[in-house]
Amino acid sequence: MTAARDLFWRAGYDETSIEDVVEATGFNRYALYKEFGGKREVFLAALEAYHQEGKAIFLSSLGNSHRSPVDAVREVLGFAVEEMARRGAGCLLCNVARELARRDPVVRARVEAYMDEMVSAFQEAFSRAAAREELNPNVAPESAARLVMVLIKGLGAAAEMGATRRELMEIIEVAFSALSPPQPSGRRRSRDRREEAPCAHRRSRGTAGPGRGRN
Amino acid sequence: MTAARDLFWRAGYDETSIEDVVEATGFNRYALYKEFGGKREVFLAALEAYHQEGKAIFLSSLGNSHRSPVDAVREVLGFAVEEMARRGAGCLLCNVARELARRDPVVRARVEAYMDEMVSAFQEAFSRAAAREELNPNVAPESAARLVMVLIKGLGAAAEMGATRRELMEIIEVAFSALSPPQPSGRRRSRDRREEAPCAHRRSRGTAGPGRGRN
DNA sequence: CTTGCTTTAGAATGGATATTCTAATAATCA
DNA sequence: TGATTATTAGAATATCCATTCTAAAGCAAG
Repeated sequence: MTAARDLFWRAGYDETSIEDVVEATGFNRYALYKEFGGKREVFLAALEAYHQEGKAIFLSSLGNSHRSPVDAVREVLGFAVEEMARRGAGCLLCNVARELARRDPVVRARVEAYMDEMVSAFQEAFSRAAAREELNPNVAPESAARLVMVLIKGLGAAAEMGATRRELMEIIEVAFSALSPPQPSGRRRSRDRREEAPCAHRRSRGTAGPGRGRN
Repeated sequence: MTAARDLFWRAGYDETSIEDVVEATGFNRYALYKEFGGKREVFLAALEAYHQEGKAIFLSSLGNSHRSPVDAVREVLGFAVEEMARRGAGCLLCNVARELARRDPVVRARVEAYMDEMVSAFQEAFSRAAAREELNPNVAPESAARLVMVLIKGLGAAAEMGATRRELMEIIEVAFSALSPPQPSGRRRSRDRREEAPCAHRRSRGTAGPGRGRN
Protein backbone atom coordinates (compact mmCIF):
# COMPACT_ATOMS: atom_id res chain seq x y z
CA MET A 1 0.00 0.00 0.00
CA THR A 2 2.89 2.36 0.66
CA ALA A 3 3.90 1.91 -2.97
CA ALA A 4 0.57 3.25 -4.13
CA ARG A 5 0.71 5.98 -1.53
CA ASP A 6 4.10 7.12 -2.79
CA LEU A 7 2.85 7.21 -6.34
CA PHE A 8 -0.15 9.35 -5.49
CA TRP A 9 2.01 11.47 -3.24
CA ARG A 10 4.56 12.19 -5.89
CA ALA A 11 2.35 12.59 -8.91
CA GLY A 12 -1.11 13.32 -7.58
CA TYR A 13 -4.30 11.44 -8.31
CA ASP A 14 -4.98 12.31 -11.91
CA GLU A 15 -1.40 11.99 -13.04
CA THR A 16 -1.15 8.53 -11.53
CA SER A 17 -2.68 6.01 -13.88
CA ILE A 18 -4.09 2.75 -12.67
CA GLU A 19 -1.40 1.19 -14.84
CA ASP A 20 1.25 2.86 -12.69
CA VAL A 21 -0.36 1.44 -9.59
CA VAL A 22 -0.44 -2.02 -11.12
CA GLU A 23 3.23 -1.82 -11.96
CA ALA A 24 4.28 -0.43 -8.60
CA THR A 25 2.27 -2.75 -6.41
CA GLY A 26 2.59 -5.98 -8.38
CA PHE A 27 -1.17 -6.35 -8.09
CA ASN A 28 -2.84 -7.59 -11.20
CA ARG A 29 -5.14 -4.97 -12.62
CA TYR A 30 -8.20 -7.12 -12.52
CA ALA A 31 -7.40 -8.36 -9.03
CA LEU A 32 -6.97 -4.79 -7.92
CA TYR A 33 -10.42 -3.89 -9.14
CA LYS A 34 -11.87 -6.92 -7.40
CA GLU A 35 -10.07 -6.06 -4.18
CA PHE A 36 -10.75 -2.35 -3.99
CA GLY A 37 -13.48 -1.55 -6.45
CA GLY A 38 -11.73 1.18 -8.39
CA LYS A 39 -8.97 3.71 -8.54
CA ARG A 40 -10.70 5.99 -6.11
CA GLU A 41 -10.90 3.33 -3.44
CA VAL A 42 -7.26 2.42 -3.88
CA PHE A 43 -6.49 6.03 -3.32
CA LEU A 44 -8.69 6.30 -0.26
CA ALA A 45 -6.88 3.36 1.28
CA ALA A 46 -3.54 5.00 0.60
CA LEU A 47 -4.81 8.24 2.08
CA GLU A 48 -6.00 6.52 5.21
CA ALA A 49 -2.60 4.91 5.65
CA TYR A 50 -0.94 8.26 5.15
CA HIS A 51 -3.09 9.95 7.72
CA GLN A 52 -2.66 7.26 10.34
CA GLU A 53 1.07 7.32 9.93
CA GLY A 54 1.20 11.07 10.34
CA LYS A 55 -1.00 10.87 13.38
CA ALA A 56 1.25 8.27 14.96
CA ILE A 57 4.29 10.47 14.42
CA PHE A 58 2.54 13.44 15.97
CA LEU A 59 1.32 11.53 19.00
CA SER A 60 4.73 10.05 19.62
CA SER A 61 6.24 13.51 19.41
CA LEU A 62 3.69 14.83 21.88
CA GLY A 63 4.34 11.81 24.09
CA ASN A 64 7.60 13.22 25.39
CA SER A 65 5.75 15.12 28.04
CA HIS A 66 8.84 16.80 29.41
CA ARG A 67 8.97 18.84 26.22
CA SER A 68 6.71 21.78 25.51
CA PRO A 69 3.75 20.89 23.28
CA VAL A 70 4.66 23.88 21.14
CA ASP A 71 8.02 22.33 20.51
CA ALA A 72 6.37 19.02 19.73
CA VAL A 73 4.27 20.67 17.05
CA ARG A 74 7.32 22.44 15.74
CA GLU A 75 9.20 19.18 15.64
CA VAL A 76 6.47 17.44 13.72
CA LEU A 77 6.39 20.31 11.27
CA GLY A 78 10.13 19.83 10.94
CA PHE A 79 9.69 16.16 10.13
CA ALA A 80 7.04 16.97 7.60
CA VAL A 81 9.20 19.58 5.95
CA GLU A 82 12.13 17.20 5.83
CA GLU A 83 9.97 14.74 3.97
CA MET A 84 8.46 17.35 1.69
CA ALA A 85 11.83 18.71 0.67
CA ARG A 86 13.21 15.23 0.09
CA ARG A 87 10.29 14.21 -2.09
CA GLY A 88 9.64 17.57 -3.65
CA ALA A 89 6.02 16.94 -2.74
CA GLY A 90 3.78 18.55 -0.17
CA CYS A 91 1.29 16.98 2.18
CA LEU A 92 -0.72 14.32 0.35
CA LEU A 93 -3.89 15.34 2.12
CA CYS A 94 -3.52 18.97 1.12
CA ASN A 95 -2.65 18.06 -2.43
CA VAL A 96 -5.62 15.87 -3.04
CA ALA A 97 -7.82 18.50 -1.48
CA ARG A 98 -7.08 20.55 -4.56
CA GLU A 99 -7.73 17.94 -7.19
CA LEU A 100 -9.90 14.93 -6.43
CA ALA A 101 -11.75 16.40 -3.46
CA ARG A 102 -13.01 19.21 -5.67
CA ARG A 103 -15.14 16.90 -7.75
CA ASP A 104 -15.72 13.97 -5.44
CA PRO A 105 -17.87 14.67 -2.39
CA VAL A 106 -16.94 11.39 -0.73
CA VAL A 107 -13.26 12.16 -0.95
CA ARG A 108 -13.89 15.71 0.09
CA ALA A 109 -15.71 14.64 3.23
CA ARG A 110 -12.87 12.30 4.07
CA VAL A 111 -10.25 14.98 3.52
CA GLU A 112 -12.18 17.46 5.62
CA ALA A 113 -12.47 14.96 8.43
CA TYR A 114 -8.75 14.26 8.39
CA MET A 115 -7.91 17.93 8.36
CA ASP A 116 -10.32 18.69 11.18
CA GLU A 117 -8.68 15.95 13.15
CA MET A 118 -5.29 17.51 12.56
CA VAL A 119 -6.40 20.98 13.56
CA SER A 120 -8.07 19.61 16.67
CA ALA A 121 -4.93 17.76 17.64
CA PHE A 122 -2.83 20.89 17.18
CA GLN A 123 -5.33 22.97 19.07
CA GLU A 124 -5.34 20.59 21.97
CA ALA A 125 -1.57 20.66 22.09
CA PHE A 126 -1.59 24.44 22.10
CA SER A 127 -4.23 24.54 24.79
CA ARG A 128 -2.06 22.38 26.94
CA ALA A 129 0.86 24.67 26.19
CA ALA A 130 -1.22 27.67 27.17
CA ALA A 131 -2.06 26.05 30.48
CA ARG A 132 1.65 25.64 31.06
CA GLU A 133 2.23 29.26 30.01
CA GLU A 134 4.28 28.11 27.08
CA LEU A 135 2.10 29.79 24.50
CA ASN A 136 2.01 33.46 23.73
CA PRO A 137 -1.09 34.65 25.61
CA ASN A 138 -1.99 36.92 22.71
CA VAL A 139 -2.57 33.90 20.52
CA ALA A 140 -5.65 31.75 20.82
CA PRO A 141 -4.86 28.03 20.65
CA GLU A 142 -7.37 27.71 17.87
CA SER A 143 -5.69 30.38 15.80
CA ALA A 144 -2.32 28.84 16.40
CA ALA A 145 -3.64 25.50 15.24
CA ARG A 146 -5.09 27.03 12.10
CA LEU A 147 -1.83 28.80 11.44
CA VAL A 148 0.01 25.50 11.64
CA MET A 149 -2.40 23.96 9.18
CA VAL A 150 -1.92 26.85 6.80
CA LEU A 151 1.82 26.48 7.18
CA ILE A 152 1.66 22.81 6.30
CA LYS A 153 -0.25 23.63 3.15
CA GLY A 154 1.98 26.49 2.17
CA LEU A 155 5.25 24.78 3.01
CA GLY A 156 4.26 21.82 0.90
CA ALA A 157 3.50 24.06 -2.03
CA ALA A 158 6.84 25.78 -1.56
CA ALA A 159 8.64 22.45 -1.45
CA GLU A 160 7.04 21.50 -4.72
CA MET A 161 8.43 24.64 -6.28
CA GLY A 162 11.89 23.60 -5.19
CA ALA A 163 12.36 25.31 -1.83
CA THR A 164 15.14 23.76 0.23
CA ARG A 165 14.72 22.15 3.60
CA ARG A 166 16.70 24.95 5.15
CA GLU A 167 14.51 27.66 3.73
CA LEU A 168 11.41 25.87 4.91
CA MET A 169 12.83 25.34 8.38
CA GLU A 170 13.61 29.00 8.66
CA ILE A 171 10.07 29.90 7.75
CA ILE A 172 8.83 27.61 10.48
CA GLU A 173 11.11 29.28 13.01
CA VAL A 174 9.91 32.73 12.09
CA ALA A 175 6.28 31.74 12.26
CA PHE A 176 6.73 29.93 15.56
CA SER A 177 8.40 32.91 17.09
CA ALA A 178 4.90 34.35 17.16
CA LEU A 179 3.76 31.48 19.32
CA SER A 180 6.32 31.58 22.12
CA PRO A 181 5.45 33.78 25.07
CA PRO A 182 7.17 37.19 25.01
CA GLN A 183 9.15 36.38 28.14
CA PRO A 184 9.84 32.64 28.26
CA SER A 185 9.93 32.36 32.06
CA GLY A 186 10.61 34.95 34.76
CA ARG A 187 11.66 38.33 33.46
CA ARG A 188 14.23 37.55 30.79
CA ARG A 189 15.01 40.10 28.11
CA SER A 190 14.17 39.69 24.48
CA ARG A 191 17.86 38.98 23.81
CA ASP A 192 17.32 35.58 25.39
CA ARG A 193 14.65 34.79 22.83
CA ARG A 194 16.81 36.14 20.11
CA GLU A 195 19.19 33.27 20.61
CA GLU A 196 16.33 30.83 20.26
CA ALA A 197 14.31 32.17 17.44
CA PRO A 198 16.36 32.31 14.28
CA CYS A 199 18.06 29.01 14.93
CA ALA A 200 16.89 26.89 12.05
CA HIS A 201 19.88 24.63 12.23
CA ARG A 202 19.29 22.42 15.22
CA ARG A 203 17.73 19.50 13.41
CA SER A 204 19.61 20.26 10.26
CA ARG A 205 21.97 17.32 9.90
CA GLY A 206 21.16 13.90 8.62
CA THR A 207 19.47 12.63 5.54
CA ALA A 208 16.02 11.46 6.35
CA GLY A 209 15.05 11.35 9.97
CA PRO A 210 11.99 9.58 11.23
CA GLY A 211 9.81 11.41 8.77
CA ARG A 212 6.81 10.17 7.03
CA GLY A 213 7.92 8.15 4.05
CA ARG A 214 10.14 5.29 3.33
CA ASN A 215 8.60 2.04 4.61
CA MET B 1 -9.78 37.98 -20.78
CA THR B 2 -10.94 38.35 -17.20
CA ALA B 3 -13.73 35.91 -18.00
CA ALA B 4 -11.21 33.22 -18.89
CA ARG B 5 -9.12 34.13 -15.89
CA ASP B 6 -12.07 33.70 -13.59
CA LEU B 7 -12.84 30.33 -15.06
CA PHE B 8 -9.32 29.06 -14.60
CA TRP B 9 -9.20 30.62 -11.19
CA ARG B 10 -12.33 28.93 -10.01
CA ALA B 11 -11.96 25.53 -11.58
CA GLY B 12 -8.29 25.15 -12.40
CA TYR B 13 -6.73 24.37 -15.74
CA ASP B 14 -7.73 20.78 -16.32
CA GLU B 15 -11.25 21.17 -15.09
CA THR B 16 -11.83 24.12 -17.38
CA SER B 17 -12.61 22.86 -20.84
CA ILE B 18 -11.97 24.90 -23.91
CA GLU B 19 -15.71 24.72 -24.40
CA ASP B 20 -16.19 26.57 -21.12
CA VAL B 21 -13.81 29.26 -22.28
CA VAL B 22 -15.66 29.59 -25.56
CA GLU B 23 -18.94 30.00 -23.74
CA ALA B 24 -17.63 32.46 -21.18
CA THR B 25 -15.69 34.68 -23.54
CA GLY B 26 -17.99 34.64 -26.53
CA PHE B 27 -14.97 33.84 -28.66
CA ASN B 28 -15.64 31.31 -31.34
CA ARG B 29 -13.64 28.17 -30.73
CA TYR B 30 -11.86 28.26 -34.04
CA ALA B 31 -11.15 31.96 -33.71
CA LEU B 32 -9.75 31.36 -30.28
CA TYR B 33 -7.33 28.80 -31.63
CA LYS B 34 -6.29 31.15 -34.39
CA GLU B 35 -5.82 34.01 -31.95
CA PHE B 36 -3.94 32.21 -29.19
CA GLY B 37 -2.76 28.92 -30.56
CA GLY B 38 -4.23 26.64 -27.94
CA LYS B 39 -5.66 26.25 -24.51
CA ARG B 40 -2.30 26.63 -22.86
CA GLU B 41 -1.69 30.00 -24.48
CA VAL B 42 -5.11 31.25 -23.49
CA PHE B 43 -4.26 30.29 -19.98
CA LEU B 44 -0.87 31.95 -20.06
CA ALA B 45 -2.49 35.18 -21.15
CA ALA B 46 -4.97 34.97 -18.30
CA LEU B 47 -2.14 34.25 -15.88
CA GLU B 48 -0.17 37.24 -17.07
CA ALA B 49 -3.19 39.47 -16.56
CA TYR B 50 -3.69 38.04 -13.10
CA HIS B 51 -0.11 38.67 -12.11
CA GLN B 52 0.00 42.21 -13.42
CA GLU B 53 -3.17 43.08 -11.59
CA GLY B 54 -1.83 41.70 -8.34
CA LYS B 55 1.39 43.58 -8.81
CA ALA B 56 -0.46 46.82 -9.37
CA ILE B 57 -2.42 46.34 -6.18
CA PHE B 58 0.72 45.67 -4.23
CA LEU B 59 2.59 48.65 -5.61
CA SER B 60 -0.30 50.96 -4.93
CA SER B 61 -0.47 49.69 -1.37
CA LEU B 62 3.23 50.27 -0.92
CA GLY B 63 2.85 53.67 -2.49
CA ASN B 64 1.34 55.17 0.65
CA SER B 65 4.79 55.85 2.00
CA HIS B 66 3.55 57.22 5.31
CA ARG B 67 2.53 53.68 6.20
CA SER B 68 4.94 50.99 7.27
CA PRO B 69 5.90 48.60 4.46
CA VAL B 70 5.07 45.75 6.81
CA ASP B 71 1.55 47.06 7.08
CA ALA B 72 1.40 47.42 3.31
CA VAL B 73 2.26 43.75 2.90
CA ARG B 74 -0.26 42.85 5.54
CA GLU B 75 -2.88 44.91 3.79
CA VAL B 76 -2.24 43.24 0.47
CA LEU B 77 -2.47 39.87 2.14
CA GLY B 78 -5.78 41.04 3.55
CA PHE B 79 -7.04 41.96 0.09
CA ALA B 80 -5.93 38.62 -1.26
CA VAL B 81 -7.65 36.76 1.54
CA GLU B 82 -10.82 38.72 1.03
CA GLU B 83 -10.84 37.65 -2.57
CA MET B 84 -9.94 34.06 -1.79
CA ALA B 85 -12.70 33.70 0.76
CA ARG B 86 -15.22 35.30 -1.55
CA ARG B 87 -14.34 33.04 -4.43
CA GLY B 88 -13.50 29.98 -2.41
CA ALA B 89 -10.36 29.80 -4.53
CA GLY B 90 -6.74 30.42 -3.65
CA CYS B 91 -4.07 32.27 -5.59
CA LEU B 92 -4.29 31.34 -9.27
CA LEU B 93 -0.53 31.28 -9.58
CA CYS B 94 -0.14 28.90 -6.67
CA ASN B 95 -2.93 26.70 -7.92
CA VAL B 96 -1.59 26.24 -11.39
CA ALA B 97 1.83 25.56 -9.93
CA ARG B 98 0.35 22.35 -8.67
CA GLU B 99 -1.28 21.17 -11.85
CA LEU B 100 -0.18 22.47 -15.21
CA ALA B 101 3.28 23.63 -14.16
CA ARG B 102 4.10 20.10 -13.07
CA ARG B 103 4.00 18.76 -16.59
CA ASP B 104 4.65 21.81 -18.67
CA PRO B 105 8.13 23.30 -18.39
CA VAL B 106 7.16 26.49 -20.17
CA VAL B 107 4.35 27.16 -17.74
CA ARG B 108 6.55 26.16 -14.86
CA ALA B 109 9.23 28.65 -15.83
CA ARG B 110 6.62 31.35 -16.10
CA VAL B 111 5.14 30.51 -12.72
CA GLU B 112 8.55 30.45 -11.10
CA ALA B 113 9.39 33.82 -12.56
CA TYR B 114 6.16 35.34 -11.26
CA MET B 115 6.69 33.89 -7.83
CA ASP B 116 10.27 35.05 -7.68
CA GLU B 117 9.06 38.49 -8.58
CA MET B 118 6.57 38.39 -5.74
CA VAL B 119 9.11 37.22 -3.19
CA SER B 120 11.54 39.88 -4.33
CA ALA B 121 8.94 42.57 -4.00
CA PHE B 122 8.05 41.43 -0.49
CA GLN B 123 11.68 41.17 0.44
CA GLU B 124 12.38 44.67 -0.75
CA ALA B 125 9.47 45.97 1.26
CA PHE B 126 10.72 44.21 4.36
CA SER B 127 14.24 45.51 3.82
CA ARG B 128 12.88 48.99 3.71
CA ALA B 129 10.92 48.25 6.86
CA ALA B 130 14.06 46.97 8.53
CA ALA B 131 15.88 50.18 7.66
CA ARG B 132 13.07 52.07 9.36
CA GLU B 133 13.27 49.71 12.35
CA GLU B 134 9.78 48.51 11.67
CA LEU B 135 10.76 44.89 11.25
CA ASN B 136 11.64 42.50 14.02
CA PRO B 137 15.45 42.48 13.90
CA ASN B 138 15.47 38.74 14.54
CA VAL B 139 13.81 38.15 11.20
CA ALA B 140 15.71 38.41 7.94
CA PRO B 141 13.76 40.26 5.25
CA GLU B 142 14.27 37.30 2.98
CA SER B 143 12.75 34.90 5.48
CA ALA B 144 9.86 37.23 6.09
CA ALA B 145 9.24 37.40 2.36
CA ARG B 146 9.30 33.63 2.06
CA LEU B 147 6.93 33.34 4.98
CA VAL B 148 4.50 35.65 3.26
CA MET B 149 4.68 33.56 0.12
CA VAL B 150 4.03 30.41 2.12
CA LEU B 151 1.12 32.12 3.80
CA ILE B 152 -0.40 33.06 0.47
CA LYS B 153 -0.19 29.47 -0.66
CA GLY B 154 -1.53 28.06 2.56
CA LEU B 155 -4.28 30.62 3.04
CA GLY B 156 -5.52 29.93 -0.45
CA ALA B 157 -5.66 26.23 0.24
CA ALA B 158 -7.53 26.92 3.47
CA ALA B 159 -10.00 29.16 1.67
CA GLU B 160 -10.68 26.39 -0.80
CA MET B 161 -11.55 24.10 2.07
CA GLY B 162 -14.09 26.65 3.24
CA ALA B 163 -12.23 28.75 5.78
CA THR B 164 -13.90 32.08 6.48
CA ARG B 165 -12.38 35.46 5.84
CA ARG B 166 -12.26 36.08 9.55
CA GLU B 167 -10.34 32.91 10.28
CA LEU B 168 -7.87 33.69 7.56
CA MET B 169 -7.41 37.26 8.76
CA GLU B 170 -6.70 36.04 12.23
CA ILE B 171 -4.03 33.70 10.94
CA ILE B 172 -2.42 36.61 9.16
CA GLU B 173 -2.42 38.65 12.34
CA VAL B 174 -0.79 35.87 14.32
CA ALA B 175 1.87 35.29 11.71
CA PHE B 176 2.58 38.98 11.34
CA SER B 177 3.00 39.40 15.05
CA ALA B 178 6.30 37.64 14.47
CA LEU B 179 7.37 40.39 12.11
CA SER B 180 6.77 43.47 14.24
CA PRO B 181 9.69 44.58 16.38
CA PRO B 182 9.42 43.51 20.04
CA GLN B 183 9.29 47.15 21.22
CA PRO B 184 7.67 49.32 18.58
CA SER B 185 9.61 52.49 19.35
CA GLY B 186 11.35 53.65 22.52
CA ARG B 187 11.00 51.31 25.47
CA ARG B 188 7.36 50.36 25.51
CA ARG B 189 6.26 47.20 27.27
CA SER B 190 4.82 44.18 25.57
CA ARG B 191 1.38 45.20 26.79
CA ASP B 192 1.44 47.94 24.17
CA ARG B 193 1.89 45.35 21.46
CA ARG B 194 -0.79 43.20 22.94
CA GLU B 195 -3.33 45.77 21.95
CA GLU B 196 -2.06 45.70 18.39
CA ALA B 197 -1.51 42.10 17.68
CA PRO B 198 -4.72 40.11 17.89
CA CYS B 199 -6.80 42.77 16.27
CA ALA B 200 -8.08 41.04 13.19
CA HIS B 201 -11.05 43.31 12.94
CA ARG B 202 -9.74 46.59 11.68
CA ARG B 203 -10.40 46.02 8.01
CA SER B 204 -13.24 43.69 8.66
CA ARG B 205 -16.21 45.58 7.36
CA GLY B 206 -17.39 45.82 3.82
CA THR B 207 -18.21 43.26 1.21
CA ALA B 208 -15.52 43.21 -1.37
CA GLY B 209 -12.89 45.89 -1.06
CA PRO B 210 -10.48 46.73 -3.85
CA GLY B 211 -9.39 43.12 -4.10
CA ARG B 212 -8.35 41.28 -7.16
CA GLY B 213 -11.41 40.18 -9.01
CA ARG B 214 -14.51 41.65 -10.39
CA ASN B 215 -13.67 43.68 -13.50
C1' DC C 1 -5.55 -37.38 -16.25
C1' DT C 2 -9.48 -34.63 -16.02
C1' DT C 3 -12.76 -31.38 -14.37
C1' DG C 4 -13.90 -27.08 -12.34
C1' DC C 5 -12.27 -22.84 -10.28
C1' DT C 6 -9.05 -18.78 -9.96
C1' DT C 7 -5.86 -15.70 -11.71
C1' DT C 8 -3.82 -13.39 -15.32
C1' DA C 9 -2.46 -10.60 -19.66
C1' DG C 10 -3.97 -8.26 -23.09
C1' DA C 11 -7.65 -6.68 -25.99
C1' DA C 12 -12.04 -4.15 -26.22
C1' DT C 13 -15.18 -0.56 -24.63
C1' DG C 14 -16.70 3.95 -23.32
C1' DG C 15 -16.30 8.59 -22.13
C1' DA C 16 -13.98 12.83 -22.06
C1' DT C 17 -11.93 16.57 -24.49
C1' DA C 18 -8.27 19.16 -27.17
C1' DT C 19 -7.71 20.05 -31.79
C1' DT C 20 -8.72 20.16 -36.75
C1' DC C 21 -11.80 19.86 -40.73
C1' DT C 22 -15.79 21.21 -43.41
C1' DA C 23 -19.50 23.17 -45.24
C1' DA C 24 -22.38 26.98 -44.60
C1' DT C 25 -22.99 31.75 -43.46
C1' DA C 26 -21.73 36.47 -43.04
C1' DA C 27 -18.99 40.36 -44.27
C1' DT C 28 -16.24 43.17 -47.37
C1' DC C 29 -15.55 45.61 -51.23
C1' DA C 30 -15.07 46.41 -56.40
C1' DT D 1 -24.83 42.93 -57.26
C1' DG D 2 -21.35 39.49 -57.29
C1' DA D 3 -16.94 37.65 -56.05
C1' DT D 4 -13.74 36.91 -52.62
C1' DT D 5 -12.58 36.49 -47.97
C1' DA D 6 -13.40 35.79 -43.10
C1' DT D 7 -16.08 33.64 -39.53
C1' DT D 8 -18.85 30.32 -37.67
C1' DA D 9 -21.20 25.90 -35.87
C1' DG D 10 -20.91 21.52 -35.67
C1' DA D 11 -18.96 17.17 -37.16
C1' DA D 12 -14.79 14.39 -37.35
C1' DT D 13 -10.31 12.96 -35.46
C1' DA D 14 -7.05 11.64 -32.14
C1' DT D 15 -5.53 10.68 -27.64
C1' DC D 16 -5.76 9.26 -23.12
C1' DC D 17 -7.30 6.36 -19.56
C1' DA D 18 -10.55 3.94 -16.27
C1' DT D 19 -13.02 0.01 -16.49
C1' DT D 20 -14.64 -4.43 -18.25
C1' DC D 21 -14.36 -8.52 -21.17
C1' DT D 22 -12.14 -12.67 -22.80
C1' DA D 23 -9.60 -16.34 -23.55
C1' DA D 24 -5.62 -18.64 -21.96
C1' DA D 25 -2.85 -20.34 -18.23
C1' DG D 26 -2.29 -21.99 -13.60
C1' DC D 27 -3.99 -24.73 -9.94
C1' DA D 28 -6.67 -27.84 -6.79
C1' DA D 29 -8.95 -31.92 -5.97
C1' DG D 30 -11.08 -36.27 -7.29
